[in-house]
Amino acid sequence: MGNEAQTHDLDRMKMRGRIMRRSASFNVAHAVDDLGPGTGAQSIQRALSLLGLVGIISSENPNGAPLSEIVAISGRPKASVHRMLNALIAMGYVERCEDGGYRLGVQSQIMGQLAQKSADPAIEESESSLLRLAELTQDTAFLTMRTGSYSICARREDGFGPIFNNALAVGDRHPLGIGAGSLAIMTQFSDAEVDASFDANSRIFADRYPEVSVPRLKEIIRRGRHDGFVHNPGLFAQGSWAIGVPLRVKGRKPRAALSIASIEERMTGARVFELAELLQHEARQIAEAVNSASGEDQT
Amino acid sequence: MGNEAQTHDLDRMKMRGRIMRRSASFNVAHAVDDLGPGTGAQSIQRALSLLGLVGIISSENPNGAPLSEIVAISGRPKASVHRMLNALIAMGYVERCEDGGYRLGVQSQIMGQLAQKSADPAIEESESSLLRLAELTQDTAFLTMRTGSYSICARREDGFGPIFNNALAVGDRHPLGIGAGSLAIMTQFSDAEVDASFDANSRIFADRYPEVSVPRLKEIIRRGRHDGFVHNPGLFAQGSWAIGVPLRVKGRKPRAALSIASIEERMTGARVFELAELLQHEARQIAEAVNSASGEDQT
DNA sequence: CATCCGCGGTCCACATCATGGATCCGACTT
DNA sequence: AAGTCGGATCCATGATGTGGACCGCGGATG
Repeated sequence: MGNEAQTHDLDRMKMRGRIMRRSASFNVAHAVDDLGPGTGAQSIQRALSLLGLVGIISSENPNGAPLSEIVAISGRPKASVHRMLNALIAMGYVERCEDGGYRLGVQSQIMGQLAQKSADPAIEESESSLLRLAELTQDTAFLTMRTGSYSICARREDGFGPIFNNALAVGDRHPLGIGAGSLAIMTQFSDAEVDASFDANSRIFADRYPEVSVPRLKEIIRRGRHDGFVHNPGLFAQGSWAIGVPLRVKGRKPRAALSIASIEERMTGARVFELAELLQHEARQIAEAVNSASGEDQT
Repeated sequence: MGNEAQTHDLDRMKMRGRIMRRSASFNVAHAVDDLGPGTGAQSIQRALSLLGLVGIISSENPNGAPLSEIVAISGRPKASVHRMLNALIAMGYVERCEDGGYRLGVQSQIMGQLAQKSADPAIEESESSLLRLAELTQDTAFLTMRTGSYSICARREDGFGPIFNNALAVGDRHPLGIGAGSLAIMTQFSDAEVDASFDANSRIFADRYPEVSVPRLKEIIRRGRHDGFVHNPGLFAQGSWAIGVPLRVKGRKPRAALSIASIEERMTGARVFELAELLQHEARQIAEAVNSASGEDQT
């Protein structure tokens, strides 16, 4: 249960060309089936996965996501996808543009507004920092946030150089431990929490990231605790190296991290420390901004 | 099918005190069960209703929505609500704050961001206009948007006077025709479309708004087409009068509207025309802004 | 012009999956 | 200690979502 997606590998192969350009959707499609059956909420999870997929695809393609593409990437039968999309449309979370493509709807926008009031302000505050980082380093800067035992790419700003890194797009979900930002967050955990997190996701690691060595990750976390930043030497995606620092805010539990990703040549030697320095500086800025902001808006 | 909520009226009575303060949630709870069974997507709709509910409640209550309240308002059994919320949490759309309350999660924020790229820019552009309107009139200004045969309150700004109108909150959904903004949108329809819309929602009107006369609404729409604005003399909520104007943007089909609501005394005589004037002015501003914006961001 | 193919949409028998009443547990109040 | 309230869990039941197969269209192709 969970490898049913394999039966659709052929379909996916056919459109590999398209997917290469957008590993984002690919990742999302593969971060879908957590929380196995028996929990009584599979349809919800599938539907929300679709919603995320629509969001990502349509944010790249100006006139919406065609059904066929959603079907191919999600790996679910066309009829099911169609039915779910209709449900999402009925609820206003998805709309169809004139040309028939699917895109996010008004309700999604509204949810976003509501979410910004109640959820973590780090996403807001991080914007200028990410822009600065992307500008200064000419690489790609990310804000990663934790949710439960997962981490999500919450924001991303590209530098102006040739774009090297498209291994992670806004909205991508990976289990905690996958990605420099994710690892940076985990440096804030206790050893017990780290172990618990990896244990919780052990099956997903085995299924989805068989090439990743958990002990290796734990080692990186340990070193990160000491150094104040983590360094991922291309462990997760071919040629995608990255540095991440945690974002500490007051006494809050759920955490965030900033990271920068680039190719190997730009992620070695002295530059590692320069980048770490930059990241830490911005992380402090954001933390302060969040602190003062949350002090005011008690309305 | 659809009146099952009635069995929970007693529960609701108990917390009427709380609900009075927040008719928003009330409205949402009642805009839930559209698209009857047989469509194969009830669980999705229910789950998304919950999501909206969490959004609205938690946007008002700083430390999240307690399960019991969500249960009471949604009118669904506790176990079901609990299970669905867990699914939403697993997907990152909902989070729990320290005190145990439910609030919107990181994914919801991200969806919002993605949505703003692909969906209607009117919501963005309207902000300053709504602020001006609220400031100038000291009443409450709304942006209403259409989705399918529904209209949604997409934005709301309160004036500084004593707050008279809490009949409509951000995120509230009503069938097209309920509310001044909604009616303003319908002035852009052809007669056939107006009829079709009311027909599509006829059962919902009968169930949920038995006191509303559809012919009366059609009359208001007709007059609105002539005047360029619609005037709702407290038809939907006791003492809540309103004026709305449609928002025309280029050749787009889905539409939006601006409206102002207040008490009867402030919605009669010459002031009606002053307000209509103001609204039309802002509507034009927004339309222009949207036009020029959509011209640029073709990336 | 006939044909094929990709794409979006629909149907419906089947069994998986969500359902919700009952129950339990811990925290807080009287 | 007994009572109350909010949250979490269990599990038999059938309503509900599922997805393979089919349809119709429009645009390329030979």
